Amino acid sequence: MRKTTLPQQPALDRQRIIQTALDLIDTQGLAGFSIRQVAKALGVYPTAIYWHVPNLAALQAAVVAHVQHGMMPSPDLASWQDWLKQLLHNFREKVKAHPNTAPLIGAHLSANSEVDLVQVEYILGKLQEAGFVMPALLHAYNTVVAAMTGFTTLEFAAQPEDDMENWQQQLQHRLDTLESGRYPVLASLLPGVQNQGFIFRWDNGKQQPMDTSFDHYTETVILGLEQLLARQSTRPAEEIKA
Amino acid sequence: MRKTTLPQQPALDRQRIIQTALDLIDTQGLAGFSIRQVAKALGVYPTAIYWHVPNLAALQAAVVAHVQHGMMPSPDLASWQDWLKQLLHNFREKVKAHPNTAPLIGAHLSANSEVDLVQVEYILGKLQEAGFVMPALLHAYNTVVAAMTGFTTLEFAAQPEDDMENWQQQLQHRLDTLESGRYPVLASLLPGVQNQGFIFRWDNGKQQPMDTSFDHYTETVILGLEQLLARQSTRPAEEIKA
DNA sequence: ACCTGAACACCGTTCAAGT
DNA sequence: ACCTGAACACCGTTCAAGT
Repeated sequence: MRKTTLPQQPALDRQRIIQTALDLIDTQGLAGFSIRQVAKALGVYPTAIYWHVPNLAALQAAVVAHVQHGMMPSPDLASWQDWLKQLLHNFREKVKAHPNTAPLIGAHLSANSEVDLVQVEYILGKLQEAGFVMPALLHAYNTVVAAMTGFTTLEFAAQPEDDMENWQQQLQHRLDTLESGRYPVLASLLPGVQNQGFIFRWDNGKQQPMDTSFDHYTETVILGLEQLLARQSTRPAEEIKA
Repeated sequence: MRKTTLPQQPALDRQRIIQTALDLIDTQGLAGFSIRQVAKALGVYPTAIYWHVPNLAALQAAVVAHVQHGMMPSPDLASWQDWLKQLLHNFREKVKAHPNTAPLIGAHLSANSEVDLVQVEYILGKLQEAGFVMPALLHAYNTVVAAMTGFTTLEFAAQPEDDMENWQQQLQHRLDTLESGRYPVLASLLPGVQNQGFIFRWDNGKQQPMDTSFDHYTETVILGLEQLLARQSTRPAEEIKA
């Protein structure tokens, strides 16, 4: 009440920029997203962004972190197996909500904030709780993070955008006319697996989610970790690397 | 010998363009690679490239395919487990030879040539040989492809390039001064795990390869597949998805 | 068939200037 | 402190023109 005019509150802040960036990525795709487009959407000059964000890479990293926020499972889940399964599924759900961010994840999965280190701590903690001890604990941790990101980023990775319909038809036609001499297995499985497997699918995970394959994938990783753990307990550590 | 002047042979062809692109990516990084830079290196106008390659995305896809060429293991390896292990390791070695291509892999792992479908056929064949039957065969295939790309692309993914030394020091300092109250596990494991785990490492796989973790990762996936296979043989297929 | 050359509509980022 | 405004050195791609 000191003055009759309220202090001019800033038009921009970091949060609004991140949110606008994510909206653009969601609606226009990654190609339609740029510092300049974000500025345009916010009604400011492109260079205004740089007061709040150091550069494009930092903005992309912030978007990735924002998308993945809140994916940690409740710490009091029954077993470490259930907890890990939940983690992998939560990660996928977060990315599924913003599939166009998938290509950014690999490059920007680093600890840029305290929040990221908390997640590291949780995962390490659960694996230690499961019984992993160093150095297997470190390797199990890396396995979990790689498993968490691996399937999902590939599933939602962008397909060739330009001559989409063309490329799609070409692949489909090539599969339809597969020589069962050269491709006996693939030919015998079609059309049961059409558009459902990496490399030979033509739809992205956005249009054609791979839910059941993902379930099997998480199951595979967790069963594998169980086995490694059992070995670790019954044998000296040295034998494992062989 | 019909004419005294040889027919003017084209200055450019697709292979030379792909090779030049890869050289640029290797030496200058992904940021230093562009259609225009490739043209410059070849001594032609930027638009000359478009006679041989439809667009940037297609060139990137061609580079990815070129890097991964020849990664299929010999089909007569003893066990399917050894074959898969070899496949995952071969993939990693190929990418390791050209680590800057890592960010391109996710977006361009599609069947753009007959060669790609041959690889699909081999993987499906080995898994069928192992005993997987549909629909588990499809899911095992997707698991293998995701596992093949997951760890490696993350391992060699680029870190923040701009304020590298700054960011690196910040992370290192944050780890050095970790409150063991909030981060009990992580704090207790340092410095044994420093710079060796995803998210909290500051060096890229180029400088700091994660060989041992990768070995454990492949082991995990293969053990998991073995377990799923055992279940498939002893139970009706329906129970697996639960 | 294959490349030149000009042109268009974009980029990220720096830096000085305004308020 | 926060934004405007001009400027720089780039992009991918289209299209007409040359040979």
